[in-house]
Amino acid sequence: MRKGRPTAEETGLSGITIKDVAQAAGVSVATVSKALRGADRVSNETRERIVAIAASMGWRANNAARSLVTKRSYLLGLVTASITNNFSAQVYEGADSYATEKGYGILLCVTEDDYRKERQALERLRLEVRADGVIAVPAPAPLGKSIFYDPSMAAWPYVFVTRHFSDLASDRVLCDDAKGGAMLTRHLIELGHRKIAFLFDSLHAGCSHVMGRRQGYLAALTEAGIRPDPELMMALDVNAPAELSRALMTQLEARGATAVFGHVDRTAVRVMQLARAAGIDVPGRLSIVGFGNLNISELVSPPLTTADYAPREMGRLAARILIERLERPSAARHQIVMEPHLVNRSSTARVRR
Amino acid sequence: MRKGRPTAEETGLSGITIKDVAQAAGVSVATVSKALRGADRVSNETRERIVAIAASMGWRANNAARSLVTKRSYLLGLVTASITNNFSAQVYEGADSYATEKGYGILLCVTEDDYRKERQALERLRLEVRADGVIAVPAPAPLGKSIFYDPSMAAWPYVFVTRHFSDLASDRVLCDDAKGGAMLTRHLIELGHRKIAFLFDSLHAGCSHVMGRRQGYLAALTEAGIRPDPELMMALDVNAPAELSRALMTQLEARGATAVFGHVDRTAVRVMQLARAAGIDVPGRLSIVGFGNLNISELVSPPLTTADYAPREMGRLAARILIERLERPSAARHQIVMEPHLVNRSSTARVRR
DNA sequence: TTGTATGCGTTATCAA
DNA sequence: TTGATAACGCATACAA
Repeated sequence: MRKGRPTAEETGLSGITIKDVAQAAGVSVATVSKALRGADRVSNETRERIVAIAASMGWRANNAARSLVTKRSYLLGLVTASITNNFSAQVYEGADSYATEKGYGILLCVTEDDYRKERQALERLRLEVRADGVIAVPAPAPLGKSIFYDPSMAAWPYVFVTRHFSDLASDRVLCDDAKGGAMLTRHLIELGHRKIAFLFDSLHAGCSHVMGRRQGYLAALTEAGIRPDPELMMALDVNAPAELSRALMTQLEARGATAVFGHVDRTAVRVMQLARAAGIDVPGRLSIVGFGNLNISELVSPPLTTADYAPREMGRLAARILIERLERPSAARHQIVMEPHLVNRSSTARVRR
Repeated sequence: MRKGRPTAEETGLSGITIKDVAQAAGVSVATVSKALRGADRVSNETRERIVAIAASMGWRANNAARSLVTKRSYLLGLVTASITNNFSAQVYEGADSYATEKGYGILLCVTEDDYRKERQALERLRLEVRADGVIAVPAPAPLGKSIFYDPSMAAWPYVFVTRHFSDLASDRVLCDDAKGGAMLTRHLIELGHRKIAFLFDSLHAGCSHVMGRRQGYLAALTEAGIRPDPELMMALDVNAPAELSRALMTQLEARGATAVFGHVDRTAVRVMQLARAAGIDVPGRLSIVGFGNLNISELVSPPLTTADYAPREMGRLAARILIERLERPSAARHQIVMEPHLVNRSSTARVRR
């Protein structure tokens, strides 16, 4: 850390305080403070005058000073695995748009879905930055290891997005994963498929969104009188070595799968790549669906059939719920569940006989 | 804004201050403060004792309080057009990884390449949040309208990434766009192409990265004895109406283009879509190159030939340069220019006779 | 309606 | 090496 106080010029700060404004207006700092926040207990006349003077002097509230006394930083955190994931990026943009309107800034923290990094980020956010609250896509963690189970988290506002821990009473903005999973599976069943594989990321196997989608998948199969085959529920990691992934494709064929449900678009696209490499036509011999409708989904060929659930909107809602909770801490919990809808593109086709 | 001071429980703050630590350790707050920052003027013995006590009590520095006196917020801004752009997202992750290591947080601000939003974001960051500095992908702006030309910006540290204003003396982390543009163009020339179109986004036509790439394109043509054809340098906006884009494809054919250089990958991919729609084989009848090597580039088919220039690394470097400047404000300017390298995939082929 | 005085948690100066 | 104390800029309780 640098020694000595930097001057205003060095730091580029404006250096104009309510004290300066008070002096210019010939009133006390208390009056200026009240006037500038549009509060009452100030005559309209002086308030307008002070506001005008402050504006002309270029005064802007110093967040740190204000924060010190109000205990509010006007800062929010958003912690997620990765922002290069187009989905999280859309959530961020939605949250950012609302937060900016309301005068909040968002600190984005990338966890790589590592619950230890997530813990560090959240502790910094809560204890040092003193963010007023946080929007979180929680990282998978061993039982009880997630920071969200810490008692210290209970009094700090947070909103789960996309994933959640069902035993934690918190605000949430989720997708109806079960419904989406069932919808996509039914779509495949209607095309005549009966051997439908469910492929998921092993890291996220226990996450609520994957479990929900699988549950929907199983429900749709059962409802159609198809007995779910455990051997058709397999892990596929996008970054796994090529041999491993190829082996999985072989298994898929051996087990007679004619369709694949990737728990997220990225997984579905990976399957598409593997199929192409193996000379398997999509959707001729293998139909593929994903979940999420990422930007990549309509760019790959064939364009991916998937479920869309408005991530940008979810981010906006999450920010709104969080900010509303800051104003009314004891309001009832919010749980918003977005309706996924089918985006029917060209990666699915009627099963071949 | 909510009235009344929230209690520590309400806000989830720890509430432990150096005063508490001082009391527990039986020393003054001044001594605690010194000890906790690892400064000298404290005996090793008491320092260690205080540090241990503080840790056991769960003390964490309150940024707002510290910030108020040090004039440093330990907050950085990153302003960019959009984070759903995979490139910016990678820049962010690189910057975030370094900033986190150094104890800084990053506020991400999305401008949509609108210089007015950019101005708002930067004013908030500088004057209210009092971010110590900012990493910026500057928005295109009418002459003199960019906030970066404001005198008030001069004393505030910022680093340009990807794009810059050449008449502004600032730290920069750029790509050698001219070199990359020439490299890609030469690649096409070596495949026998002579009618090579240069397609750019009209919004960014005047930006340094586009101008650099075009300059490289022109240089490579000239060097090969090909006279640049102004009619082959055209605007293509990714979100333009389909008719407009189709018209452009027709012009491309009319002018005999056998290859297209999209100034960014997204543009190249758009051309690929349009070509497919028009029944034009890529790369059989039309070769396409992009710039940037986004995640989408290897996912489209055919996979895109492009130039890679390590956005994550650029973000990391930008954060490092910025933080170093905070420690030594008068150090020499940094200008880092990344070397782009060719990623030769399958969207280019030898020209048909 | 306005002003005075105090405090927020930390750093930094200066005297002990 | 330590401690008392004055800032930092703002918000608020209370007095005027």
